Amino acid sequence: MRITARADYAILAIFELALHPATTRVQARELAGSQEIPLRFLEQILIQLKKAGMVESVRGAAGGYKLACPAREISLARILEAVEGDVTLLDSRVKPSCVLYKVWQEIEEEFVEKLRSITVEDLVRRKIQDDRVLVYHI
Amino acid sequence: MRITARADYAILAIFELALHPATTRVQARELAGSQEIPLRFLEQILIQLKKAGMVESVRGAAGGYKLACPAREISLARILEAVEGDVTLLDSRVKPSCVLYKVWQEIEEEFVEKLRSITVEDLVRRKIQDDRVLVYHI
DNA sequence: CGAAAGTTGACTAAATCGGTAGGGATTGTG
DNA sequence: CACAATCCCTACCGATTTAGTCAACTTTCG
Repeated sequence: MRITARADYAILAIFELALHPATTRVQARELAGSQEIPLRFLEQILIQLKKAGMVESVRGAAGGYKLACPAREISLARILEAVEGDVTLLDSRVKPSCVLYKVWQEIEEEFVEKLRSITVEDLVRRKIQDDRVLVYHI
Repeated sequence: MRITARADYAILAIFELALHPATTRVQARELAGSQEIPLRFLEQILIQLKKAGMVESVRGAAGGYKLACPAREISLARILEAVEGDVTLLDSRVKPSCVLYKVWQEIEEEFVEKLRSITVEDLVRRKIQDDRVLVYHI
């Protein structure tokens, strides 16, 4: 496991989509602009997210993207799995017979469980909360 | 963060050293043999572990390695830090202002804390327990 | 002294990462 | 229908990292 730029961008894109009303389409160009992601790179990532059933797209002029399911059903783990094959910490050089093997498995499971528990809805909720606090303090 | 072969081997080597009496010296060749690690590669790793104060070496004929401190003071985090610079999950493309930034920090902190909590002594203890169970069941 | 062992730095083949580029398919608009 | 805008697909590329290898040197035991 390693959080690559690809994964980072994927989450940011989905997050940005979640901030828009569920019915509006957002264009890749717009997503790229607001999150500072290279457009052509983002296009690749969006295709992966589409194949994984997290976004829907409409082609042609006035096309764009929107979430294919509620933000609550999209966990960080799901996004990572979509853009980087599997969410694993190691390539298991250690033999299953070794104690270390089980230890790694435990650490990995705990890590993945954490990623599964955080959804895009959580991110949105946190952002709303952050913004409110910000306003109150001005 | 990613658990590389280097890190894996480093932990295995320290683990193997911890299985020997504290006074005996173990040669790199022997470590490489018992844990199936390429010798020349292991030698590099041992140098890093030495610089980090986890192993001591004696040169010359009949030389070898031994732990430089109690196994209980060597955590997985410490080994990882020694052989891969820092123990981080991402290279932080996300801006600190973004909600995602704090989320990653939390996940990373939890992960590192876990690595800090597991020591080589734990590994040895687990191995002893595993072996006992094995014997009982024969 | 000579052999065995650790030490060091340079080197390399292969994989991965972070994109870029070209072109094709689809669709709204004039 | 033409055309522009947009998404889609494949291929490629330079830089970095990984996983080692190699040669040469230093230290110590017998």
